[in-house]
Amino acid sequence: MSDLRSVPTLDDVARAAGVSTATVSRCLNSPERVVEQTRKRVMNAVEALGYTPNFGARVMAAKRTFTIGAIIPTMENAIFARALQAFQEELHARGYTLLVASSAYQPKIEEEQIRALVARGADGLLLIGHDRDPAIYEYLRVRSIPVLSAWVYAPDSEQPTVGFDNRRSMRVLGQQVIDFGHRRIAMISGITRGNDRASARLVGLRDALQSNGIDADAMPVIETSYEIDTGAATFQKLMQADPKPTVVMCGNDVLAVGALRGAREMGLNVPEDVSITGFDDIELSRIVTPQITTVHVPHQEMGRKAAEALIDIVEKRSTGASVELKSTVQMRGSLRNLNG
Amino acid sequence: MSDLRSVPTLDDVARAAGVSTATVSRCLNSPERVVEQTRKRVMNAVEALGYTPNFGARVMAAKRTFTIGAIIPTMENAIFARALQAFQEELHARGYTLLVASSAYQPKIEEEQIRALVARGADGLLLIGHDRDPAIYEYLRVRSIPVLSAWVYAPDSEQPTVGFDNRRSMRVLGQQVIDFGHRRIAMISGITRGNDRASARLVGLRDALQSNGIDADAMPVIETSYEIDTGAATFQKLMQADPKPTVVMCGNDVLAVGALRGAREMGLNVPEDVSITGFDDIELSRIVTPQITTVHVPHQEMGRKAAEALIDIVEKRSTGASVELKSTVQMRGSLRNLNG
DNA sequence: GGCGCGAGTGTAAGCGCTTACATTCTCATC
DNA sequence: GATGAGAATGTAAGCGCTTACACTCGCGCC
Repeated sequence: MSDLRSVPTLDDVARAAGVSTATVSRCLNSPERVVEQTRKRVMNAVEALGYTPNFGARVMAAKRTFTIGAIIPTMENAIFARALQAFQEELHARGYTLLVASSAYQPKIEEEQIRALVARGADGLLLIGHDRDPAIYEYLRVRSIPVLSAWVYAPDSEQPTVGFDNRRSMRVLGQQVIDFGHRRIAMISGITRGNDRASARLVGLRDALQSNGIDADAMPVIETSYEIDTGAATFQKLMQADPKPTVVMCGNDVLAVGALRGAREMGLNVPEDVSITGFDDIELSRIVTPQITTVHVPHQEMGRKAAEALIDIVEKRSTGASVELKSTVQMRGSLRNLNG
Repeated sequence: MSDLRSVPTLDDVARAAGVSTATVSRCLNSPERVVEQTRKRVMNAVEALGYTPNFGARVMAAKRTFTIGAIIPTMENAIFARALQAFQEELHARGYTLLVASSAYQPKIEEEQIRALVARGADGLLLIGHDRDPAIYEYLRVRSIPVLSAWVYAPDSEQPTVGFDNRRSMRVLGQQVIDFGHRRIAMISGITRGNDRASARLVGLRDALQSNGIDADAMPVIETSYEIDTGAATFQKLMQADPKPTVVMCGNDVLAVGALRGAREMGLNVPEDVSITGFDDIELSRIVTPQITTVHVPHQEMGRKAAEALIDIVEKRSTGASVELKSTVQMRGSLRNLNG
């Protein structure tokens, strides 16, 4: 078929079309500045040669990459998948490409990934959560790279955020649980160190207990990584207590699903013997039986809005205001009303 | 804190260290070629200035990006997550960065993404499945960009593959199902058009029927997209038949979980009233009740081996042989032994 | 007819890095 | 001490593109 002639460059196209490289470049980047006839000639040459611009060269000359980097804590489960998908679709619609990296919930790795994405010329960055070493924000500030934090709403922070109030969300769910007559409440929390969402959720639950006259410090809490297996194991540990908790509230749905499995393994029925709640409302929570009562988070909207907001900053249409999204309690079968 | 002085370049470092740019570059890329003392001086300057190499420039000069692109059909569910994670870890360990894009199972989008990744200078590409427009392979060949297909094993193809034999895997599972006494078998397949895995699995099942004297052409098959909801709906459609199938075999676990939900909605018990099988053995299949009988696929191993193989080609240590991985039938509760 | 003007196009200077090749230095050897 | 091999470092030529600036040309106007 075709020979091995090397990849065509702008020069080749210019020569083929009988114009200068500047004209070819203009055809590609701002076609309205080139007269119809010339443009056609150039486009034909582009087509004929199968020309694709060299990204590195373009970046170097233009100082823009039309690339947005996103670093999420994990790809292993679906927590961030929906939002990320929406994020990427919105980016795509606006002519940007998404680079994804994952940090495995480790600040060190996240930092490394940030540097990698910056080195690759990301025009902007999406991060999950907001608490991190100030040096990182400084690093980004010096390089004038906009950052946006999602999954949290922190209107007072220097950097814009697009998300919801984790603390309040958990307080609301906690209140609901208490209204249902639960008093012996235990929690399986994510690792709070270096994770502001996990911390906020824990604090939010304590808020709820406190404002209902329940001793929040006495609440059994175990922190563990966000995995189904650890959720199951931790649940069983919490159920050793005497008296047993009537409800185990989990830092997210993955843990809740794990807890559910843990309960089943112990021969406990949910919600008859014990209630379980989650957080995030990922698909998983509707797959299990009973379905999990959780906090619904507007994943897609968050992804979309984050993309909008970030690009607005990158393109200097805005300087970055935070956007608050609403979360809602999603009642399902895993939470029992003890008053019923 | 720090001022807004612009980002330092190689030149700045060279000047600060009192050496040439070449020496700085060598310090960074092949330190052993620079004498200890000089290296220290340079590294100090790098540190002091907070220098980070400019990726675009480096790419342009070196013609290498140390970037591998991967295009997976979907990020929405966890099918490819585990393998991808392993893939990226292995890449990371070898100094490469992963760029991920998703194609939503659409060849057009995949093609677009391939071009985007190539334009960004990917040194190699990981794709899922093997059947695609030859023009794409030609495009990559001209640009000397190695491709590797995962999730399939096709020793005869031009491009290397790392995966398993989808057809045989499904045949084996089908045989098992038949051995369990099932004769009225229906299938919920993924969309076979443009998806060689889906096609191979369907063919594999037909193989099994045929070699057991069951009319494969008479088997009810409905193709649908890989979503839980469509799995549920399709299941219910298949169960309209009279006589009903005794087993509904699904093209993957997502469909199987959907089918399970469909069954529950109809008031059918699995596996007492009807059996269900899946494919891929993602976490989901162990979360639902009953757990899904499925084909176990070595996700992590596939990811790791794919990374190894691809980098070996990129670095010209190999010209790319295919690697076959073994899949196994994973017996769980959703398949009933009618002989029992 | 000469002039100025703006639209369309060309010229060429970088962008920040790597690396082939040239130069200088170091030392063991005679 | 002169010599030469090799190690260490420097010089400078690009890599493929964008874009500021220069140039050309056709046109309407005085």
